[in-house]
Amino acid sequence: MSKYSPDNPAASPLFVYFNEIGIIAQLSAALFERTLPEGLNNSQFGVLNWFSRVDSQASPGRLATAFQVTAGAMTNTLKKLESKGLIRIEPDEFSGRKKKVTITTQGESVRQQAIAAAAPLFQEFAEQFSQEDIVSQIEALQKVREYLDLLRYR
Amino acid sequence: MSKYSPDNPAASPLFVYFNEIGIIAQLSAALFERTLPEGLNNSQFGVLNWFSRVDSQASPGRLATAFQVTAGAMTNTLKKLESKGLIRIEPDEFSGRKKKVTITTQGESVRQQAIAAAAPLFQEFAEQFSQEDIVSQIEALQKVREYLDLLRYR
DNA sequence: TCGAAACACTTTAACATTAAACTATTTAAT
DNA sequence: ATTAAATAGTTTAATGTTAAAGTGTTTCGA
Repeated sequence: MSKYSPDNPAASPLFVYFNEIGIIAQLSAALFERTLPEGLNNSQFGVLNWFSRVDSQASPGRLATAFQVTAGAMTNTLKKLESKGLIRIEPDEFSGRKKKVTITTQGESVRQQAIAAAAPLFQEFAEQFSQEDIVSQIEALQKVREYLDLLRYR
Repeated sequence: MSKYSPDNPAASPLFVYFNEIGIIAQLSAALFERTLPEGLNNSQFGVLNWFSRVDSQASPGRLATAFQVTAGAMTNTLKKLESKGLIRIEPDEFSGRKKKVTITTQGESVRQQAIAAAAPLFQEFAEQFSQEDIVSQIEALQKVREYLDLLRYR
């Protein structure tokens, strides 16, 4: 028995669309996290990787904004990384309210290990889906993401 | 300064792809949840809506499988819904281990309220993105989701 | 038919996250 | 120069999730 009915927007293509996206987000995050070394979770890896993608130093607030989490969540993530010796947290030399976060040599090496460990997963995936396909999906997704990003401040 | 380098797979299109998906999942879930009435969260709404999309009754285990959460998580979600009077939980008449979950009249009415409350959001979104566009994205996403679904059991 | 294994569900402890309260510092208006 | 407001970060309490242990029920092989 199909229970679909046109007067149920919560079974419409849009609902299906966001549902698919939610499932993929959950599955891919879980798969990736499973490969991470040193008891690293996705948030912690994200911060380590940020230093190689974006800048060699940051304040906790800048990182919180970049990852769209609360300052409290970032405090927690940074504490974990620091206790593992993967980042350094120092007072900012220009402002007493800020702190300066940098990645340690050990942190950079763990980041590389993490990437190496995940490589087979990426490799396999890349064999199933063409680069062009992925790139064109990215373009579509970016438009949606930008739109949602605007919505949240309204 | 661009820090992109080809020897960093964690800045590759695939990484960007899953990152976009993760952000959209987070933003869309937050936007939707914000509109929900009665202190309902997404998981709770999901269960209520399931009854109109799939079947009029279910066991907790069936729901846990459907939503890909642990049995413990579903126990918790169902308790919340029951305490709000939106579902009924009875012993299963055929097996002493199972339970039978059904939606109440009140639950169905809250489900409809929820849909009505979210409608403007869907409406606005539908004005920005064509149905064909969304449908073709869904097709691409489904292939990816099916692939990841296989991966997780390997 | 007895006992072990499988199954359905619940409980518990641990964890990541949020919102809100809090501390300390800096900025800016008067 | 003082003081109020804004800013940066931390702490706390609450929530939703997982994995693992626990309870009770059913299935099935010997």
